[in-house]
Amino acid sequence: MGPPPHILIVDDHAQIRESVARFLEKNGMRTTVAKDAVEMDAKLVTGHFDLLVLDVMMPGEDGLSVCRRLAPKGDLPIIMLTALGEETDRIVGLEIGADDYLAKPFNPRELLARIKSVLRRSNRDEPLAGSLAGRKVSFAHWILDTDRQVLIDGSATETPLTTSEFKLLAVLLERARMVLSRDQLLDLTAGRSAGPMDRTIDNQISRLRRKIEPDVLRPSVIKTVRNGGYCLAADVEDAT
Amino acid sequence: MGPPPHILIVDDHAQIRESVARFLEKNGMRTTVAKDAVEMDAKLVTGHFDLLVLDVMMPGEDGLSVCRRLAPKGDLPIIMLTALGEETDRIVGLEIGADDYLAKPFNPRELLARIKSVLRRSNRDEPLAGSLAGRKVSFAHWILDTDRQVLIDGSATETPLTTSEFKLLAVLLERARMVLSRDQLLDLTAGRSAGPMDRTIDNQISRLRRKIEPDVLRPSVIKTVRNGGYCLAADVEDAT
DNA sequence: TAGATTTGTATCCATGTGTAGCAAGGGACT
DNA sequence: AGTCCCTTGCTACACATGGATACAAATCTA
Repeated sequence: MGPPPHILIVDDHAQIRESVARFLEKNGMRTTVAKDAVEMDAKLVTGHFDLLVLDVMMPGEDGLSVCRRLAPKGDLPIIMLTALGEETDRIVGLEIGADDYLAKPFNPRELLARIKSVLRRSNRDEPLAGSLAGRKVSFAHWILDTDRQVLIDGSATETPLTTSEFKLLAVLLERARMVLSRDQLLDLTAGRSAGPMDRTIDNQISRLRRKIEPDVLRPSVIKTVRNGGYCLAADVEDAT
Repeated sequence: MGPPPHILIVDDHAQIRESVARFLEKNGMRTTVAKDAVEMDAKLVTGHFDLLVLDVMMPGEDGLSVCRRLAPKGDLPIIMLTALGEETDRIVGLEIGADDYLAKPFNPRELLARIKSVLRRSNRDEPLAGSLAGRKVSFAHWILDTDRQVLIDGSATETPLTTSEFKLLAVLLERARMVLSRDQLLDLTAGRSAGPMDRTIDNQISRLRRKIEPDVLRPSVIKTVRNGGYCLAADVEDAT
């Protein structure tokens, strides 16, 4: 089941920090603690973490602010700890992008359950994110060399891809047969969200099709889903 | 941003069902209700849902059992509603695979926030062709290539289908010989519910028939069920 | 920094899709 | 059987969506 998850705990009360850390360690996790946002930032730079347990009420930069700052990146799940009864805070926390929250005082077992739940969820898409890295995969009548960003056909002819073409293709391959909206594609490839009248993805699909479709007029590899987005319609397998 | 999410609410108390449904509808979601596990199963077959709100305490099969049954499939996020104070239930719920839970009585706004949070996580990418994805199936005198969205007849002639024609056909094929109402078809193909005087499905059926019926004047593949809907009247089998 | 390549934006055009309106068909009633 | 009414089929049309081209901005490379 892989290496144990590494949890970063940020709380200004030493006692809470330590007891939570001890409890999680006892249940098979690695933990690191920080007493405020500044210390947290330092730890984040130098280490890799799978989840952040974050107290809302802290001296200095508070939890909500930290959450607003980190959540959009989307690479670190966050569980917020709120003071009892501040219901607004809880809802705001979720709306800001926290993955879950817990009201203090809380049952450590419940925190553990929530951590596991969040990890289970976020693990679902993590391994896909860069799963193609360093591999060669085959689909339709192509082989994609992800190291060199080139497509190779049956007669060993190589077709180079530009960075964005490659990124787009990789994202589609990772989610083969799934319908992805332009928004999702833009988010996954460029990390930004679409403005109104944004035809960027249409254009990139068009360029990509020119390179990979046997018959550009009748696309068979990348299907258009009207009002939905695009979809890679082929099996993806490891290639030598 | 696509069609509004469709939430299925399962609770034996009519009042809770209805008030939750009304609140969610007011906030831009589609809702359907069921009073127990049996009714829920029926709805799940004939409709498409993005999230399940599930009461733990129910007559008949209870929420935990339902959750254990559905969660492993992983294609439908679940939020459980637990009675107040049954802390064990909550934790068990998460461990069983629910995506979140809420203790009754709860603030509707909080349920809404959690629903949005769960939906955001499980960014619902769905295969274009449902369970038919990537397969070739034969019915009547046709073979449908779900990858390329084309119909192939005995003489290997190909008939391309548009996105909506394809989706409609796929939905019918997946439920061959079942009578599906216009409402259900609209839900399954477009994820929306029919307005008054909505003839969209009639029209799409008409267009689809033009392509697949040997004799359009006497449809034999897609039957009309007066006051009922439509029904695919053929066996569906895997094809090479 | 100059030139080349890549990427985003504006625009035109073909096609797909929902709606309206009318014709046809089927059932229920007299 | 004849008539009414509801349901369904079909055509036409308006409009939104997506494909493609051309061009401008940005980025990379030498």
